[in-house]
Amino acid sequence: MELPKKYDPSNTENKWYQYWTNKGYFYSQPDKNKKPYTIVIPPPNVTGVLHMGHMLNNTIQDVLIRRARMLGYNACWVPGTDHASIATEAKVVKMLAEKGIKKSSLTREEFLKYAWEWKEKYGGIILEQLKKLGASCDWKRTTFTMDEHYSEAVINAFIDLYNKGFIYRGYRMINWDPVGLTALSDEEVIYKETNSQLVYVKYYLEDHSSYITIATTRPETIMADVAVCVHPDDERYKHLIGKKVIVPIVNRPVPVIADTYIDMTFGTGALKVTPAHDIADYELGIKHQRPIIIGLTLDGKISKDIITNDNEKNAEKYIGLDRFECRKIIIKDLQDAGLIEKIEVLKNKVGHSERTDAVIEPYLSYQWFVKMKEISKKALDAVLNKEINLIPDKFINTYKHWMENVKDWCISRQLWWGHRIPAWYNENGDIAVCKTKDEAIEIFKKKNQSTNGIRQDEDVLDTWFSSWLWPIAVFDYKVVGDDNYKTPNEDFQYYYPTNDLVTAPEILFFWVARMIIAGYFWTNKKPFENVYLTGIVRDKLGRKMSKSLGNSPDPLDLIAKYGADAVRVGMLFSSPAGNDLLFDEEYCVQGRNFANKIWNAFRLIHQLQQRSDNNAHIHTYQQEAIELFENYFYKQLEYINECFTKFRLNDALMSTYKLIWDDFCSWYLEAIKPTDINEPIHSSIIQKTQELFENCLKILHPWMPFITEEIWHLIKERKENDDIIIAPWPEKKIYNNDTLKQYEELKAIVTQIRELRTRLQISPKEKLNWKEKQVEQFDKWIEKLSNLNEKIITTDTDGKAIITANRNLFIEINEKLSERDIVGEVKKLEDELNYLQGFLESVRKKLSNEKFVQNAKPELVERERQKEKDAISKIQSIQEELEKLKAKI
RNA sequence: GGGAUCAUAGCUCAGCUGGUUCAGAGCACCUGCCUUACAAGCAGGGGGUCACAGGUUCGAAUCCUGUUGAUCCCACCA
Repeated sequence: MELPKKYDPSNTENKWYQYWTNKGYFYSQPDKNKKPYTIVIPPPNVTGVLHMGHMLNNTIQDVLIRRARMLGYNACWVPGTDHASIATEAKVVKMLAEKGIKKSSLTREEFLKYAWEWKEKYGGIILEQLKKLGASCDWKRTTFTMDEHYSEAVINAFIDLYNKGFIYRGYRMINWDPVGLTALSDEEVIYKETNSQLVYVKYYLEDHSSYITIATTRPETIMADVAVCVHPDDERYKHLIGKKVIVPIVNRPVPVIADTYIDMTFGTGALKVTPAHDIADYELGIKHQRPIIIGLTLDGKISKDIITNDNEKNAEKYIGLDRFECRKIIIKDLQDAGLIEKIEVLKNKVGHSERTDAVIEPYLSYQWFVKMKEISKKALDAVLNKEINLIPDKFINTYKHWMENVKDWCISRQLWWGHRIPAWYNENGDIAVCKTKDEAIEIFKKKNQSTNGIRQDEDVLDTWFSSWLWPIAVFDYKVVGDDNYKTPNEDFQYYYPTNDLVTAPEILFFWVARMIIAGYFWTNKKPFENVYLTGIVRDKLGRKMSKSLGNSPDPLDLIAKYGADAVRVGMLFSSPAGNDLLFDEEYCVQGRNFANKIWNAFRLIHQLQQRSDNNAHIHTYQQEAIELFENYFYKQLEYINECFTKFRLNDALMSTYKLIWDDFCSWYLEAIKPTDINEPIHSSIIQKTQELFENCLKILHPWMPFITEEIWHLIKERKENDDIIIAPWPEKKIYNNDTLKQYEELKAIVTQIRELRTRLQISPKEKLNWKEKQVEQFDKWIEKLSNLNEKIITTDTDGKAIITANRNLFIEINEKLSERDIVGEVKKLEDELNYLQGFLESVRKKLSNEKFVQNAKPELVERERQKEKDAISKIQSIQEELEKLKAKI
C-alpha cells in the first residue's frame, strides 16, 4: 500500500464519526460498576447556526468527555437546544413578514403553529454541525427546552416557587423593548455610551414672573411631566419650592417639589419629574404623591394620555409620533417658542435591547418576579467555599458581587413562543397559580372567589427560567409534584450532580448562577462541580466576531479546509481559561501541519514494519533510546494529567504537541531509525516503537479524534472493539529521575553537536546522531569531535581540511577558558558566596516560620529543605575553592 | 461614580510563597538546505530595562506606594 505524503482528513472524518455512532460509543446508560462523568451542553438556540464561540466551547467539552471515556468513566455528554423565546419569535415574525403575514393578524394558536413548523425545519441544524466537529454527545439524550417533560418541570418550578412565596406579581418599572414589545430583565439590557443632547428648557412660573430651567435628554417626555424637583438646600430655588410652574407645550401647571435625591451640580440642579418614563422619577413621584401620566405607547409612540384635560390640547399634534421623531420636533417647537436656553452634548449611557437593539424604555406594567435574595444564599456560599469551582477563579469576585446585590428577577415576557405562565385570573382579577383551568376553578371556589371569566395569563416565561433547570430537567427530574420528586429516577440519581460545565463568562449570571440557585433549591445539591469559563472568540485584531464586521469565519468552512482535528487544536493552542481567544487562521495551519507530522511519523513506522526482521542486529543505542523516551513519556504524562486536573488545557495540549513532535518524532524516531535505509530493523524494536506510538496517539485522541482513530486502525489489524476512542488512557508509571536527567543531557549534547557541525560547515547530508552519548562535559567535547571526524572523513573527504582547522580553533577556545583570570574568579566566587548566604538565611527564615511549615503543601516544604541542603553544600565547596584560589595568589 | 482584573519578545501567553529550571514556550521573522517519513519538512539564528517612577530587601518580572494605559462587572445622574 502506497501511503500519500500528506494527510487528507476529508476521507476519514465522516467515516469514523459514522463508525463510532454505529458502535454506540457515545451512548451512556447508568452502570453501577462505573463512575459517571457528566457534562450538560450549554444549549444553543434551537434555530442558531454554529459560530466560533460554539466551536471553542464544544471542542473543550469533547476533549474532556473523550478523555474521561478513556479513563474508564461512564462518560455522558447531554446535548440539546434552547427555545430562546425572544430570539426565535423575532425570527418567526420576520419570516412571516416576508410572507406578508402580520403577527397581529394571527391568533396565538396560529402563530405557534408557524413557530413549531419553523422549529421543525431549522431546529437542530446546529447539532448536526457539532457532529462535523467530532462532538461525541449522547444524541439519544438530546433535549429541547420545550419538550413535554421539560415544560412540565418548568411549570412545576413556577408553581412551586409561587406556593413557597418566592414569586409575586407586581406593578413595577421594567425595561421595555418597544420593538420586541416585551419586558426584559436587567441583564438583557446593554448600556451603550452615546452622545446625547442635553436640552435646557425654561419652565415659567404661573404668573410668568420668572422661570426655572431644567436640563433633560428626553424632551419628548415633557408632556408627561408631573413636577419639577430641586434640592431642598439649593439657594437658587429655595424660594420656588411649593409654587407652580408651567410645563411647556401642554401648559400644565405642576408643583416644584424638593428632594435630597437631586444632584445640585448636574445641569441646572432642577429635574423634571416624569414618573412613567424614568425609574428614579417614578420613585420621586410615588414619594411626593404625584399622579402618573403615561406619555408613550408600548411601541414607543406618543400616547394620547398626555392630554389630561381640555387645556392641554395644544399637544394633540404630537400624538402618535415616534419618540425620536417627536424629540426633534419638540426641540424645534420649543426653540421657536423661545423656551430653550441652550443645548449641550452629554455623554451618557443609553440602554439597548440585547435582542433587538432598540432603545429601552422604562415602563410601568404588571410583571411576574422571582424573589432572589433568599434563594441565592446557598448558591453564593457554594462558590465561596469552593464546593463549586469557577475556573479561572478570578470570576469568584464578580460572582460574589453579583450575588450579594442580586435583584428580583422579572420573568414574564410578552411573547407567545415559550412556556406560558400558569396563572389564571377571574373577572375580578383574582389570581390562581396552577396547571389547568379546572384546578384554577377549584382554587377560586375554595377562596370563595368568582369563577366567571377565567382566563390564563397571556405572557410566557423568560427563556432563562427554563434553562436554569437544565442540569436537572435533562434527566427528566420533574422538580416537584410527582413521585419522581420523592424517588428520583435512575438517570437522575446516577448522573446528577454533573461534573463539569463549559460556558462563556457572559452568561455567568444569566445562566450559571441561576442553575446553581435552582440546583440547591430543588435538589439540595450542586448542579455541577467545576465551571470552566472560556473566553470570547475575537478576531486577531481583538474585535468581537460579528456578522456585520464580516470577521467571523464559518467554522464549517474551516473544517472543510483544514480538517476538524486541525481546527480543534487550532482553537485550543492559544486559549487559557477565561482569556479571550484572538482567533487567527494561522492556528489552524499549525494544527494541520501537526496532523501531517503525525501522519508522516506513521508512514515511517509503517516502512520500518516492512523492514522488520527477527535476525537483525539490535543496536544498543536503540535500546537506550527506547528506555530514555519511555521514561520521558511517563514524566510528561504525569504533567499532562496534572494540567487536566487543573483545567490548564492549553498547557496540556502544548505539552502533548511537543512530546510528540520534538521528542517522539525529532528525537526518538531519528534515534532508532537505521542510518541505512535498507538495513533491517529488529522486530522487537519496531514492536516497541509501535507501542510507544500508540501511547502517543492515545493521549492525542481527545484533541484530534479522527486522525488518531485512522492511524490506530492502519498501524495494526484490530480486533472487534479495539478502537482508540475507548482505549484505556496510558497508565501512570514511575519514571526514573536519573534516566530523565540523562535524556535531558543527551538532548543538550545533541544540540551542541549540531551547532558545532554547523559551525564546522559539515555537510548536512551527513546525518549526525546523538548515539555517541558518552560525552558529558565540555572538556570531553573536543574528544567527541574527533570521533565524529572519523565518521565524517570516511564519507566526506572534502570537508577534512576545514574540520581540522576548526577543531584547532575549538581547542584554543577551550584552553582559553581554562586559563581564567584568578582575580576575576575570586570576585565572582565571593559574589556568589554572598548571594548564597543571603539565600540560605531567607530559606531558614521561611523554614522557621511555623505557619509556613504547617500550612504549605508538603512538597513545597520539602523543596525548601532541599534548597537549604543544596545551599549549604554549595557554600562549602565555594569556600574550599576560594581558599585554593587565594593560596595561588 | 463604585468595584475587579491586567500590563513580560512582532503576536498569543507561561513564569507556582521574592533567589541557578529566571528572563521562557508556541507562532511569526531571518539564514542555509527538495537529506531516502514529513518543504504542511529539517538545521541554525536574531528579539524583551518584564508599562513608568519610587520604596522594602543581601536580592524584585514577582511584595508595597504612586503614575499611565487596557479590559470587565456593578450603579437611576436628569
